[in-house]
Amino acid sequence: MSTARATYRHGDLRRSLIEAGVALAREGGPDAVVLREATRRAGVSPNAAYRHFADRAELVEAVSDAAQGAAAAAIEAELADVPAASDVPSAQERLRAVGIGYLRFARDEPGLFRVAFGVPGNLDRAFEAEKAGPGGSSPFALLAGTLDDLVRFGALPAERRPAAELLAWSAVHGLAMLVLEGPLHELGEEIRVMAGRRVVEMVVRGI
Amino acid sequence: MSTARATYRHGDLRRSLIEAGVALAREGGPDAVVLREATRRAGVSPNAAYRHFADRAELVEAVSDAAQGAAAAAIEAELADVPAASDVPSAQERLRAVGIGYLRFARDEPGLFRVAFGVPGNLDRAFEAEKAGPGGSSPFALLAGTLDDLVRFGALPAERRPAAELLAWSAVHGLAMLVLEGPLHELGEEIRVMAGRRVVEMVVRGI
DNA sequence: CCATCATGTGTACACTGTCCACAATCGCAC
DNA sequence: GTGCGATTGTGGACAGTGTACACATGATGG
Repeated sequence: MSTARATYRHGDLRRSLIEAGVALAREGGPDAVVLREATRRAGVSPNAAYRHFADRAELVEAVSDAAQGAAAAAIEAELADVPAASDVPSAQERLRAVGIGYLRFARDEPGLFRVAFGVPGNLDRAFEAEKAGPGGSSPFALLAGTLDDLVRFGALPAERRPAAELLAWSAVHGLAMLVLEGPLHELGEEIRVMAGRRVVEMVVRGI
Repeated sequence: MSTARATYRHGDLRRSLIEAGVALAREGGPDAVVLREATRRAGVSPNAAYRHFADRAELVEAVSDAAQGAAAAAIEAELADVPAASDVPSAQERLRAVGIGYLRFARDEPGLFRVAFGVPGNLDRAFEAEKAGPGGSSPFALLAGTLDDLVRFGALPAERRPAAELLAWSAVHGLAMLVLEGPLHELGEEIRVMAGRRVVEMVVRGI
């Protein structure tokens, strides 16, 4: 943390920098992840960061991974409330839970959300461990799992399964971004909750 | 443009700065709209900008308005290809056109798109004239119009009309953002087109 | 014709990311 | 142990940014 260290070596500077970056992102989104400020909070000179990250973008990427882990935790928490029965209604309910959890995370942690899902990455890395929550799955993996269930229980025709992640994710992500930093910024709380519910219903109905 | 002016006064500096800002945004999105660079391109000292904008954010906002105008033009172009008949199928076709036009703009002008729809604004201003395309309507207004048609022709129950903009917009905007600067960055062209079509279908079916 | 006011200039400051040369320390071969 | 090489952190520097303050210029209305 911010304890002025006695030793020349820091111990685990990389982790400290990521933690400081997460704290910054929490308060101001991706742009607030300032390399110099992170080193300051880690009690270290600015250049020390370059021993662990090639440049600022790489630090932000690591922070983004951590933020995706937090998002996964929020989704897992929402999923925990719905019984894991092996039938269509409960599979649909789990899909709703994933969407609601995603939106809840966006509302509760807007800064983290933006750094998690508003920073260029690639699809190949969507499943990797750095982005996982406590349960070991990344947000993308959680969504994919519920869609697989929908297919297994016959609620989603197999030929519509490919790229179905994109549909579900797009709808929910779009609402979150529009509300967080887009033209819907000043929407009232109750309208946002209502819109969230209806977007999720649109996905369940239209996927 | 970049012609070194002879006179002390500039003439229409505000407009020049916005145009320079649009050019910058086109190449690099919102972060590329650099106040000093805009003044440089306008052939003027950095501080001159402060006679027309309170700060950088205000310049970016003006650039965003202009970019939304360009988006409206793209949507209008897409709408122009579908006959304006007064029946359900053609109203649905117009809704598709709005979505496809939006996605096309995102693909053709990613920088402008991000400055248009990734910058905090508010819903109150969504319809105002600065954001309008050649046809005089803002992107939001174009969408609202097609949704009104859907209600008029009986394809959308009136009780589902409120906030239906949010549903349609969210789905399409989400896909665009995920592909442009989110985790779906490296998706292939054909997958993106396919995903676009399917998202639009999901909206038509699920709204 | 001159005063006023809008508009553009110059200088300055704090802040950022990043480069370079140097210093301290850890860990391993002998 | 001892010395040495690789890691990791430091210090100083530079270009670039947004923006504040005082000043210069020139168009305009009395």
